[in-house]
Amino acid sequence: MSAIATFFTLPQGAIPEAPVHLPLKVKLDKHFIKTACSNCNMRELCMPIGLSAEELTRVDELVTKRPFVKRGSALFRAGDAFTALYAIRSGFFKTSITSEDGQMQVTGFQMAGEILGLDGIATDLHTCDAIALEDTEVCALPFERIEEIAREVKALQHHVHKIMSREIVREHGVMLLLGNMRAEERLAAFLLNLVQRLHARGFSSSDLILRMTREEIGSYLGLTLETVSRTFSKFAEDGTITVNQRHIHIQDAEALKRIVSHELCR
Amino acid sequence: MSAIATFFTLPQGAIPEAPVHLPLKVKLDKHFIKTACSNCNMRELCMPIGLSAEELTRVDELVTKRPFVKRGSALFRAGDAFTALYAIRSGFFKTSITSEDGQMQVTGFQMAGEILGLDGIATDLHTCDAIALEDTEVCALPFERIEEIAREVKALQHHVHKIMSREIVREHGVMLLLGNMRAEERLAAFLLNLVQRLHARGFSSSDLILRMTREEIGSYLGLTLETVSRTFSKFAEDGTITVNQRHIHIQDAEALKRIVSHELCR
DNA sequence: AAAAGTTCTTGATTTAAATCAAAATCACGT
DNA sequence: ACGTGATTTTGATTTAAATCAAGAACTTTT
Repeated sequence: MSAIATFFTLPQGAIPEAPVHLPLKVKLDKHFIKTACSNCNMRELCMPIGLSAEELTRVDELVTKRPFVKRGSALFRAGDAFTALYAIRSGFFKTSITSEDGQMQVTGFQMAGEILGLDGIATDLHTCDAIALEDTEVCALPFERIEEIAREVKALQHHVHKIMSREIVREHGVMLLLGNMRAEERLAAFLLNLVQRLHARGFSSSDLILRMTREEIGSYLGLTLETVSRTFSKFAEDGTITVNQRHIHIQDAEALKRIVSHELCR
Repeated sequence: MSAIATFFTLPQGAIPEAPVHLPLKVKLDKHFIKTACSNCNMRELCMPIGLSAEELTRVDELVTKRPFVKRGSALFRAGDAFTALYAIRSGFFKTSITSEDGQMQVTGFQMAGEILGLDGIATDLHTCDAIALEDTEVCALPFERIEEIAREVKALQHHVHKIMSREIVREHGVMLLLGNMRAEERLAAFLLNLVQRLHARGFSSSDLILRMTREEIGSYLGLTLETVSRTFSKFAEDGTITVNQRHIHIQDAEALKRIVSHELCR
């Protein structure tokens, strides 16, 4: 994750009015409606870097549609036929799986520049739901064309491999979190991960707006919503963060890091 | 996982003397030392099916080395340079990650026909340790050559994508297990998954030998070794399984399935 | 602006699993 | 075969988080 190259023009640390996931280009460039990847401000996040002009043209052919997915509705659901990967252009998603007996597990939260749908390649069916947590815009990348172009453009081929490997590594981290950590450690790790990713997109590294409910956080972290709420309250009491509904201000990032590192609870 | 094509000659349900992970070819074919994938009895598990003769020849060029990894030693470790994927020819591995503060988490157990090393693609460094739990033989598949050939052989390209996607889906399942399930459910799911994979390799679907310690099972399942032991004992008391050290006989697979499905505890 | 429905917080109690502890069993090298 | 060290089992106790419960705060609709 830290390996992703990101060069945004907004001063780091500056907090846009609506800080989370508004595509920067909306503010910086009138021509943001252009569909080409080569013109996309998220390019550094979801596309390989260092392509030749010709290769870029090939890659531009990838994006067929640019669906808008409204808050609360699904980009795809478990069981849907898999045809495309989706690059998030703006907005925020959650993915979740449901077992036969109805247990739900949030498997991740995805933001602009991240890729959705990798789970579908295995069986040509999606295995999870991808639900927009705010109004979003995504780029549909038909997978057959990705494979076609990846056979010609080495950099794209490797990029696809890297994206999938990165997801595997991320999930290893979640397994560590779910298997080993206590509630405070989980929530601290979660907050640090979120701000780190937001910061990489040019947003503040101390302020964030949670796009998801306490219940969704709890599902992701293997906790109940009550425990999530209580843990937020405890962090606030300790002066580590300020909680204002879904607005979180991180006052002492080091304290959060210490909690994650098991140098625990003073 | 269930989509993997497997056509073994051993009658299903028959239990070989040393049932786990002995490559069948050892018993069936004198020429098993041959290195070519096209001759490998694990082919259906780790290679794409339906290749032309010419494509097969290309794929055969993949395997450069066939390292033996002795019980207890590492195929690779976190931090090692990533150069190759490894197909397990025989034997049993665990993979684990360690956080900076020393917490360990087993992220998976891998058996013959499965692929190790996917985590390394993201950063060109391995992020987990792969430790042999018994004497093993693996095929080293240099990743640069995989990518090279995948650009020419469509079926191999898609196969690589599928393998990675399958790993992502598997990890989603582990997240569900760690986030939602209770100890009995976790262990039941674990046992069912193991026998299912062994069965797909021609071994018994009711008898298995655990290659890992209670502690390693516990780490994978987010439980302490005591809880794992107690849960085994409980299953045995209930007549669901018979435990003889690391030999497990499943007497009532349906009961295990019921436990996993939350139709819980009688 | 009031009503209805979410979402969130906080408290009291319960509980599943962790921890602490000790003995039993097994595996291995000499 | 014996002793040493690792692994496993079982018991007693503690504890972190779940559950149950109720009210507060916020959102959305009418």
